[in-house]
Amino acid sequence: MPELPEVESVRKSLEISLEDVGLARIDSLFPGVLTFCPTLAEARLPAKFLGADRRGKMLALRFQGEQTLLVHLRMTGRLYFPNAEAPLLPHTHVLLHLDDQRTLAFCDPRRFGRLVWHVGTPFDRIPELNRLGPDALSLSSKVFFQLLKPRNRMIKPLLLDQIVLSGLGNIYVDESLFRAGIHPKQISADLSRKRIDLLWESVMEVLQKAIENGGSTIRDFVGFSGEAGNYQKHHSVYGRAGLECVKCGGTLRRTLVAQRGTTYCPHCQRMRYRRTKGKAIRGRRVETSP
DNA sequence: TCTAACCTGATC
DNA sequence: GATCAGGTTAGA
Repeated sequence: MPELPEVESVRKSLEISLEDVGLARIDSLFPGVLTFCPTLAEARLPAKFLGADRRGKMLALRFQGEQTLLVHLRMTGRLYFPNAEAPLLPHTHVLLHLDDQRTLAFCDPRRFGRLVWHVGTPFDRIPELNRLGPDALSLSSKVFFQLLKPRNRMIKPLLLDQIVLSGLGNIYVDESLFRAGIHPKQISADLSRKRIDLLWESVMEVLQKAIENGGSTIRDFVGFSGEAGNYQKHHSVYGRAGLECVKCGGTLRRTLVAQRGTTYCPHCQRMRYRRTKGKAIRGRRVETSP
């Protein structure tokens, strides 16, 4: 299930393998997966590849003629180069024919993934990109604090909200919260500056480590050339419910937070409460120093 | 804030 | 044969 590190790994590979290539033709094999904005007739092909960008989990391939292909892999989407040895995979829905005889294919068994071909929209005015919050990887601790502090929401769903902050999914939110020692149901506004800074550091470390390891492979994700990621070996909590906490040796617990499967350590990630004029809010306990 | 919907494949 | 997995959106 691709999150920021997995998408970044795909982006890097594409930037290299599409260098100096042109896109000649697009074939849609299944309706609804690829859409055109405004229409297919407006597409200006062939078009030279200019570069691959990413915002959160959204991949943006830029082409000549003010054209951009947005790719969201969602849960099971995958880009690959079919060839004589490895023909089209089942559930291949879109083919991008390049001018060097290669084809870049998009397959997605569950068909959650989406591709949008934008024509004539300046890159910085693409609505799907602009509606996303700042990218989780290129965000200062100050901005991170400003995003979290005023919100009266549980921290896990807040971090998963792509409008607030883009790139984090279930795996990396659980990992980051564990590393920072924060309970997934902790109300964001109740977190101290110190703890939000610690969470920011945790997010950075977790994402960078994951990128270095080529992402996590749980069920579906394979890198661009079909290789599996390695980061799942470093997971402290995700997929480890019932196992020993690597910090305290206690048992990791699985629960639902905002309808999402959540694994955490009840001992290392305790709820903390805000102090106002010496009193705990609504009878809650007072925050202990981090 | 919550639920359902979108989907298939893996697993129980 | 039922359940679960999870990113995102729409709608209550």
